[in-house]
Amino acid sequence: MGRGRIEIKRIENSTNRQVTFAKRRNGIIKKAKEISVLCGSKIGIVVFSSMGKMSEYCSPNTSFPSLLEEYQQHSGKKIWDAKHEKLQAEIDRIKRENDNMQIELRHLKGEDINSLQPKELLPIEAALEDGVTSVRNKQMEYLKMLKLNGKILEEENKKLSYVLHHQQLAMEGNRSRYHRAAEYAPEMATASRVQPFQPNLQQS
Amino acid sequence: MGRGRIEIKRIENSTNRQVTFAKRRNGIIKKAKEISVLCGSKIGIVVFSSMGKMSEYCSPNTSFPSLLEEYQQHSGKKIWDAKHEKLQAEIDRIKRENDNMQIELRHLKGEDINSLQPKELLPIEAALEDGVTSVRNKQMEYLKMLKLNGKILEEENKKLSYVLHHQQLAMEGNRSRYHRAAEYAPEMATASRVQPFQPNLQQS
DNA sequence: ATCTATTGATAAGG
DNA sequence: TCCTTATCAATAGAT
Repeated sequence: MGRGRIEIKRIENSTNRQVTFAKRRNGIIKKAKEISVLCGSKIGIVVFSSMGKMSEYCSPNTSFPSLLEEYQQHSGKKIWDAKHEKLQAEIDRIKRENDNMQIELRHLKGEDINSLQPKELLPIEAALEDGVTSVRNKQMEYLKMLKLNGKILEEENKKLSYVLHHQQLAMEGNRSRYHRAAEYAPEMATASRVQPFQPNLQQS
Repeated sequence: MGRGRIEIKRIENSTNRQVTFAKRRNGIIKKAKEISVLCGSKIGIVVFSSMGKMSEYCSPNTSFPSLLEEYQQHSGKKIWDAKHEKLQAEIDRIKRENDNMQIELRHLKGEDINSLQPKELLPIEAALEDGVTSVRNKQMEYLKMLKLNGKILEEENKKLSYVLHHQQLAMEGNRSRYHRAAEYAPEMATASRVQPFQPNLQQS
């Protein structure tokens, strides 16, 4: 159909090929529309030109996903199973990992240890002892920090009391000898700058 | 094209519809073959007749799955999302669970506890202590069993030695008084039936 | 893109 | 379901 018949073989002229592709692609999609209307059939088409341009058609009253769902059911072929199985495999792998951790956790918590051999109890005991040691060390660290902090605060307190005391003495004598009070002021400012040690409980 | 033009609307006569479907489906697939050869294009078609019969075509040098893979890449639409997202969601859920367990495990092993508040250390310490207690209890159980087993074996030993001794005495006297030996045999058989206690290390 | 001569597809009938 | 064939539709090549 055209000004002459053509052989059905690859069109080597690139321009011709692209033109023919566009014409025939339109033709096919028109036919697809017609068959879906005339015969009430569902049809889906995907085409890629040799240049990589994609065209698609899907009859109304359906969608590509549902069409492919039906395709799988009818053909028994698996379209997306490659990905599907990959994901399933990952799920299985992670689940196994999960189970192992769960068992380890339970053992560390002293659960389900009846099924263990005496030899298997040893590493668990060791791990627990390590854990207890670490946790207690950490707690001791905090304790030390708190004590240190307390000491610093105590000393700070003493200094403040001392300054306060002198200031009070100064204030009392102030009514007659006004100038002496000012000499104590810088001293107190210095004392105020002494910050109590604050352990960084978030980080260290 | 035909003995008369037809309107593009649903063919109500069922027989006619089926015939037309078959003809046009063949036509479309023929066109698909032609375009794939002429233009080196990849094309995939799925059709369902109104009766539910499926037909498909996929150009050579490709396959439905890879075609759909390309389709997804080009269209950005995701065909397999229903199933895929479900699986992905499960993976995410399990991974999260996994991470939490991993953290818990590491904490119990005394790792990464620097990031914890003193208050958070307490339950960990308690869990560890419980674990140590359980494991030690279990070990004590085994120890008791082993001791008990040792005692039973010891007593068994004594009995056997006793029997053996008497038997030897009997054997020695046997050369002259042959019948006496048989009288000791049942006694030994009884002793052999005493089984040493075997703790079931697998279960209890 | 548009045109049109020509081939191809197919509706109706057997 | 398959063949036939008159008729219309698709399209190759030119513009």
